[in-house]
Amino acid sequence: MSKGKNVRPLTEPEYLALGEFRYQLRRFLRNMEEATRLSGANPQQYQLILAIKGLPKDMEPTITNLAERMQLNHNSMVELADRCEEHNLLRRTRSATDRRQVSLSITPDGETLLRRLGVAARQELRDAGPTLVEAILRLTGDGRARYIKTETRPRTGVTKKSGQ
Amino acid sequence: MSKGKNVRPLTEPEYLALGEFRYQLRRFLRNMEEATRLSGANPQQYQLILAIKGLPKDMEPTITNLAERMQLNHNSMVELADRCEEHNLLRRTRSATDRRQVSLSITPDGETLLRRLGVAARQELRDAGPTLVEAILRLTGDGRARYIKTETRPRTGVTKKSGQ
DNA sequence: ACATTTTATATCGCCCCGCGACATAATACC
DNA sequence: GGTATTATGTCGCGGGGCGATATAAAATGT
Repeated sequence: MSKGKNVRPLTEPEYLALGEFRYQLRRFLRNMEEATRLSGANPQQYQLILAIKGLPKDMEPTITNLAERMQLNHNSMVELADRCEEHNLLRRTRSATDRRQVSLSITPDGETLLRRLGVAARQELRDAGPTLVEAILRLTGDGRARYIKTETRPRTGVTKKSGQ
Repeated sequence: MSKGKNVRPLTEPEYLALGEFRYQLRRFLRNMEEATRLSGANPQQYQLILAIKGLPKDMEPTITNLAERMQLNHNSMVELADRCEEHNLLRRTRSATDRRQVSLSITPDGETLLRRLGVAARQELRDAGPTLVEAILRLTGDGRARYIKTETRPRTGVTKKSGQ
């Protein structure tokens, strides 16, 4: 299944779309990281809390499951959970039914963080979303890719960490 | 402009959408990293080459511009360019008009890498794209968010680095 | 014209964090 | 009940991003 025939190389506009996609992605991620830090939290730690909150209801908030959701090795997940616990965003509870498993639950501090940054994320997504969707549609083809008006310029100012 | 009135906290489904968005994003990024490594290249280095290729035509491929596109500090960008140059993906050329600036150009090896991974990226985007778009629409509201049929389960198997 | 400021790139040491390798306890399997 | 498997935890290493600092070229001011 590798290098079959249906592998037409990307066209110039497609490279532009892919580049723009990655760029907007990075902007979104960076802005969220900054917002997180402004809320006095570590970005990765917030991501874990969000991963717990946003975990499908039929999935248990265990180390292994969350490692998969965070796309981390299980040991990295353990360490991240450690840090979150130190910062009072998280609590560990050993499962009663299977005492190997550990269930992660969000503390009130964690919930507060979630509320603040959830709003920020929605706003950031309102900004970057259209361009992201546009780029995805351009690349995944389906011919008609004319949903949202783009705005491809770097949107000068606000280059990164605002500083002030 | 902070904490105005229009900051309704996220609802439960919105947290799920946001969680799913981040999850799919991580999967996409991870899969591309793995594909990159399988092509014998470093993920960040590929990203830089792509950033050059996908740079808007009215923007020059200079260290500063690419640093912004990669959302890196300029010194990190210099170092990344160093590594790319060592791996023959890149060449530096000092600008004739402004001898402070350095222009980065892609080598044949870099172009080869681009072709291979461009196809991979398109494919990954065909997989993750719909779920991403769905989540974005759910969060950025606009009411009707019923474009694509979702498939929210983890798609078992292929958990991460396949290993072989 | 030359001093000052600004811009563009480069260098270096530090530190965070993810990973591989290994360890341990609980459960499953037969 | 002994072995294999699963879930979590520990530790040292290393890559890479960053802050601080440096240097050269261009811009600016008087």
